[in-house]
Amino acid sequence: MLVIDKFSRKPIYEQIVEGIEREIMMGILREREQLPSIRELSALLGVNPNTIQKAFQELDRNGIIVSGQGRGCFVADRAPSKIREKLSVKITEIESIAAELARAGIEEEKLISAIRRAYADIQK
Amino acid sequence: MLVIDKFSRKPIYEQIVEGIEREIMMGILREREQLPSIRELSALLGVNPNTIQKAFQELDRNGIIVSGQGRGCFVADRAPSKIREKLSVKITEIESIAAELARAGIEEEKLISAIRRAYADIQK
DNA sequence: TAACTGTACTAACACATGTAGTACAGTTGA
DNA sequence: TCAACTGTACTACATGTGTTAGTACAGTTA
Repeated sequence: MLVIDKFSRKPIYEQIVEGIEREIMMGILREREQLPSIRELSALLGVNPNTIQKAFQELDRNGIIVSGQGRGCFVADRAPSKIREKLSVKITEIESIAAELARAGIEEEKLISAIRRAYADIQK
Repeated sequence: MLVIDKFSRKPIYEQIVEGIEREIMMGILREREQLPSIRELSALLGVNPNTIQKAFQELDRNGIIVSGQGRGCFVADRAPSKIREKLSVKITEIESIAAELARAGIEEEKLISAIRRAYADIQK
């Protein structure tokens, strides 16, 4: 779980942020549960500690985790609902891509079925 | 038409590529029609000629326009269908965002209605 | 107290983007 | 033919971002 693609165009720290959020949403990480330490996760993923720290800072800033100097990092209370809230912004993203495709004459049904396909895959 | 947002996170040359593709899709630019020269467009948009050149190179590489040294740049034959083809890749993009939202428990209907909204707006 | 935690720096490097300037070669039309 | 246009191809530079590297400091815990 939480695999880093170093050749992705997406920055590593973003991959870590999204990876942890995904684990929380999937119930792999639960509220109040302790995360691996920065140095531990750094060694585990083969990534520089500063990069992990940057990811953790962002998660902390968004209230997804709670970091305490000397104590460690923990999944925050109500983290899943905060993540859900954050993700719903992506609906706007989908809407603007859809608008672009609409202008280009792509059939609406193609997009609808892409959505249905995505949801069907998750059900399994 | 073709407005550049210098503060956008999206590179200027990409904005130009997408802007020209949009004008082609909307029929503002037609097949075999000549584009403004690099220097002309540079002055018009207040952007460095090299940046325009980079955009034109990409359009040329994708067969959207045909550039000829000394002659100028022209919209390629079948440019609209090539653009449509290129855009359909974005359906995959939508599908992966949808999968992420599905995992997070966002209701499928919210995405479907976002799509419908986008298409309804274009109709107007 | 020792060993762990997060935090905060500076420095260096790679890469993408954008600007600036120059030069060259092909095309066109007077 | 020639001037004025076209695209093309460079070098150089500045900037911002992402990442790594190393060091140091402060709080917590057993």
